Amino acid sequence: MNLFADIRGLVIASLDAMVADGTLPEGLATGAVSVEPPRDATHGDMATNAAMVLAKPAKMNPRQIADALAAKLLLDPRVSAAEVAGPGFLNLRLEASVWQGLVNAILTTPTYGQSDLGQNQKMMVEYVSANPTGPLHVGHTRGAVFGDALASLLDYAGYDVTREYYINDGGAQVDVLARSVYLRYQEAHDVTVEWPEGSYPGDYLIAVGEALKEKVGDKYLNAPEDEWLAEIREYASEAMMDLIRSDLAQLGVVMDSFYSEKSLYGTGLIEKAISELDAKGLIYRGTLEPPKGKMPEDWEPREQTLFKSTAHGDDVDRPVQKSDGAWTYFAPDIAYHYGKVQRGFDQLIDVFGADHGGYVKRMKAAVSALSDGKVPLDVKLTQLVKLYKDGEPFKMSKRAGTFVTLRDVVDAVGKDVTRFHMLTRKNDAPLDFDFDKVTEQSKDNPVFYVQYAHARVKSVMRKAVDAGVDVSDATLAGADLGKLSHDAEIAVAKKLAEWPRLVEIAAKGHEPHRIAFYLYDLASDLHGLWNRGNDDVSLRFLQDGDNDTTQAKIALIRSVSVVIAAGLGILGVTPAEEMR
RNA sequence: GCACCCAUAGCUCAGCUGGAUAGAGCGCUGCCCUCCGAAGGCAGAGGUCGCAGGUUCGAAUCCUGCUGGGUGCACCA
Repeated sequence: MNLFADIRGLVIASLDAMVADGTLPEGLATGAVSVEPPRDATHGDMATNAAMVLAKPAKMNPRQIADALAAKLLLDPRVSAAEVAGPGFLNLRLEASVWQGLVNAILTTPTYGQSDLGQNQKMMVEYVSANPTGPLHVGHTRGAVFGDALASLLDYAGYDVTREYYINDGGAQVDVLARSVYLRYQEAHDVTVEWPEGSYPGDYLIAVGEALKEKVGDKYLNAPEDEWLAEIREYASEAMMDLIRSDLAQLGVVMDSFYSEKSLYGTGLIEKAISELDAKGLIYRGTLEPPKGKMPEDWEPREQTLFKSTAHGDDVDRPVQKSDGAWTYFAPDIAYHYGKVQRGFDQLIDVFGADHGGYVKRMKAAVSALSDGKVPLDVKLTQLVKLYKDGEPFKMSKRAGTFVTLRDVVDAVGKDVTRFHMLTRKNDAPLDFDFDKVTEQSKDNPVFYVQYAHARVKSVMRKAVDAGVDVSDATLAGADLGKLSHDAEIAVAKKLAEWPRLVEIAAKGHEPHRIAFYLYDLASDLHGLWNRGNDDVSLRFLQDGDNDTTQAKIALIRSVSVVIAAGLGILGVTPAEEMR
């Protein structure tokens, strides 16, 4: 159920009727006709721009169209008023029974807010995809939270979503990891070692080195690198992925699949993807110009195999093979995304850190080329997280020595606070994360404020049960909602009516932060209604000795809690039953 | 030098993809608990939406050019 979609349907049907009776000419496109909440609630419940959109193509005065449309709409029993305003807006007011019916619908439809917008299209959301060389840090945390919430949102909006982690286990950084683990392995045998520049000296590898000792004893202790590198690579990256998986579990993130870069090698998929591009005339041998204004010191012209990404919107062509013939990192990335297209995904989303902004165009170019423009790729960049403690910039880590880990953050403030707070900002805006503020219990803190609203409803319901009132959903659904007649109550129902519409807007824009802001607004409405009870006893939720009215009022706030719980569910946050 | 992102109240940020008088929190001023949780609520003050043009019935939103900030710029991943 989506009231805005319902009323838009009514507007479209009325326009059709106006065409049929000759008020409007035939063949008008109604795609741009919208029905939305007016900016100012005093204008009405819903506003449509139909008259303004159609005025030009119909060669008519917008007010003339609006007047005729208003007359048609008023024939519908749901519409109580229709006024033309401003340049041609048509403001509609709906009968109270419509809003009362909405509350009933929420209580009887567990899926209220879910949408078929996605039409079950196959959607791949790739996120985190951190190199398997250590624990996840704060930056990864934001990407993980964002990607996970986006995936849940799309799922909620009717897409068939796959969450995937791409493991960059094919490159030289895994060799570095293996050598670092080897050093820890030597240390486990009481060998004193030196840590070369660029190795990974983090404490988290100590246990890996010791575990390796348990497994292989002293077999590799004095062996040359070529005897142990391959095995330790394997062993170490497995260990790191175990670590990463458990980090993600701390955040409540569960991937549908992990896709290994290494698994691409030797399968011919890279070669196949490149030859696919070659067949489209997009692969050639050539030499790139040095970047202007920033000449690398060791620049020398090299002939390489290049992908003509400029044919698909990139600024320069990109190398897929090094001058020695080995694949660049870009080649397996192309193959991986080629694989996504081959696996039948209708749409792709990649979530990258902002430092990967330079790869967006080339990845889009590759996907565009490989799918003949049929599979859209949206790349969402998550901006930096700035950490604060007591208002001061905060860095350092207990474990890793150089960076703050995901685990540090979750240990300090918890999964729910971490997730919600990281979603109260657009992904492309930098985020301040203050360890003190995010756990503060005040309305300055959206996490708390929304949780408080949910807990408040639960609290009232517990009180009601104590007073002997049946507040089961089945009973509430049968309550006499005609008793919800006060403007303040209807206003809350109106906010609830926006939920399905908001889900669609957020899903279309790939913007989960909209959910968080909506929940804050909804919580605010609930707190407001609560306090109205201070001045006006008739607005208190519990009405002594009047079960029918109490149940109607609780039906309303129970609906609020249902929507808050649904929204928090999308964000991956557990609704609070009570505040402590 | 080029590309991408950002610029909205004193501060931190929303703004429903082009709609009406641009919103919220913090801070500031003044109110509201014999009452289901005041961990809240109500009201007030506070704006040239970075600047200058353009597109049209209509622009914070789209286009162009500036200014200021962030990020990234062959054979690393």
